[in-house]
Amino acid sequence: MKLDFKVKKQEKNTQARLGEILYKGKTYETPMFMPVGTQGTIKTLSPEEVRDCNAGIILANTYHLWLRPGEEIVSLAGGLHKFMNYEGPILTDSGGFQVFSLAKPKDITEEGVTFKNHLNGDKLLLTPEKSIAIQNKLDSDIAMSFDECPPATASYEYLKNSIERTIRWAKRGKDAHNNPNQMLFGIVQGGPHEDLRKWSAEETVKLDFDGYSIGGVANDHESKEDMYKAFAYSTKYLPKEKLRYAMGIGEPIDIIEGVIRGIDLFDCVSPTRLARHGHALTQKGKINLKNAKYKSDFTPISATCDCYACKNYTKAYVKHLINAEETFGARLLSIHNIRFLTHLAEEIRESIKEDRLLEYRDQFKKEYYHE
RNA sequence: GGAGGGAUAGCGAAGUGGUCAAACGCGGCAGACUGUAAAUCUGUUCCUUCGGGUUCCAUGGUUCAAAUCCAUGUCUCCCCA
Repeated sequence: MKLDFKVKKQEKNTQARLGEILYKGKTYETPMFMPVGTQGTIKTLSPEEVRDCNAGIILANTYHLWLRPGEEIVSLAGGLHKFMNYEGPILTDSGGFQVFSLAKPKDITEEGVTFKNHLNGDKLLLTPEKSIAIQNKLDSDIAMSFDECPPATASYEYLKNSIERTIRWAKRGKDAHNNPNQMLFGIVQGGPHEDLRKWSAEETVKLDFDGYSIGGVANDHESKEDMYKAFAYSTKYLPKEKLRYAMGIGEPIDIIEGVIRGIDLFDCVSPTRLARHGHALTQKGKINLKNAKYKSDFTPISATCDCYACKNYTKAYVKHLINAEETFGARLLSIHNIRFLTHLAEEIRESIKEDRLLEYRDQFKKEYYHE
């Protein structure tokens, strides 16, 4: 069954909304943070651990699963849920981000994007139709349109041409879509320019998708100001009753500012990548457990955190595991960092209920960024 | 008892007359990471008041110049007995 979304409350002072996703008899609240499991696993974690972090939707990646093990294998397994044993909703990215991270401008044509298979060097062509067909087979719950993800700081002219093509690709993908249980989202681009975001949003909305993503953000060291403009200028032209998803956003303050501008969903690799690199997110900011000062710090990563790592282990121990390159360290920190962001989302939701999101933001900034 | 090899920064290891404060790796210290080609990448790692100072087992010597050549000593590995 297709998942169902309803807006439950509109915050008084901002564009923030409280929402509810109904999925297989379970309810998930938005705004929500979604951890990323590119290759069909949240790196180092079991599905039970992901669930215990109070995560709802998780991501997987079309490009990577297409190359390995191949969508046919996943389909034979009974779909992505059965294959990876995850019961919650799964969102697949289309491979659009790989257009940004792996392809060169010359590889992008009207037909699609030519990739050099990073596993064996083969030339591969990914098209909007192909991306959707793969996602249909993977049987995720939310599929993304295949878009070009241009750098946030790309020129106005480049963005304009890119948006036109992304809209044509969105139409082709929608026409090819063939999975009644799966939502399909369109993607809004346009950098920080209001006219481009407006145009991109309106043209995409005309195609009538199940939800809308905001793409092309946080990928080229653009200013926060530009990023927040991209949020605001996108949601402003999107239907209120449908899900809005800021792709790749996971810096705590960016999530809060995104919610304030009317966004419901966020995903990011940062909690798990930072974890593997020895960093922990805490109420008082990001800390680097590799630092010598934690050598004999026998307190939890966070005294107030309710995650498995904080309830059972100390900074000194986790530091030791990270230094010794033991996978358990990466696992404990991944659990903690994901829990930090799902907990952030919980606090955001509470603040929306009480119409005090702006106060919450200011207080969070003060503590986390020491501003 | 006899023969041979070796001693270089915290560790391992290059370097065999000037371009050497000395490659590289590990370890140490720090930084970066936003729809994951990322358990990755970057910087730094003798002392310094940033002018410079003191180094390549020790001492003495050769030379304009020595980690590099010579002598002696110390330690060490290894082969034969």
